[in-house]
Amino acid sequence: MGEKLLKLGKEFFARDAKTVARELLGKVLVRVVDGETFKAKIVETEAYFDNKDPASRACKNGNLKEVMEDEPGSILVYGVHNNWLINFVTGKKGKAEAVLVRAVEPLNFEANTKGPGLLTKALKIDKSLHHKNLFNNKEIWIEENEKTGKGSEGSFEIAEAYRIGIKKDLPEKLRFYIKGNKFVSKK
DNA sequence: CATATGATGGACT
DNA sequence: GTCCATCATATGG
Repeated sequence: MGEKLLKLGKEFFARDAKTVARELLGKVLVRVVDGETFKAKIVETEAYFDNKDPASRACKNGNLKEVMEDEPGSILVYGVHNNWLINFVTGKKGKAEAVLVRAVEPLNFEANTKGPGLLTKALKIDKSLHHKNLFNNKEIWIEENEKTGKGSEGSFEIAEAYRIGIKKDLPEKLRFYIKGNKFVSKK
């Protein structure tokens, strides 16, 4: 027994954004604030790319692009409207890819997390996490879900769709979510 | 400093 | 579905 090794490593994120976005579903985002631990299951994600992606202001923006090109597992916090959106950098270093977390399901607390801006608010995620990574800190990381990780129990269906709220999207389904989950954002 | 913009959310029809 | 309040950024003067 001993310690279960549930924390996701760098190699998980060092793959195509689309693949990571898909496999991130069902994983558990762990956030520690002031000694309190919040666990939330990721139920909705979107993949973002570099210059070929007309959606991304991020690619035009030097600061964000730099972070997107950073090591896989880096955290990218993007402020838009009155919200913070959290992304995780994927792909190889220098590749400019990221996955946006759009919705999570609270596991050991209650909150409205049915949207990218809402979940960051609920988990007290802000720009102080920007440009950190998921491996070298005690405030935030991602774990394998003990239930869904085994396979049979708590299994779910993954649905694909076009991204939400973007002016000019790619003709590609880059949004992934757990079918039927009540915490998936809707529009 | 002024202004435009947007990967939102919520209220409303 | 549509409309709009709101605010952190980027960019220009």
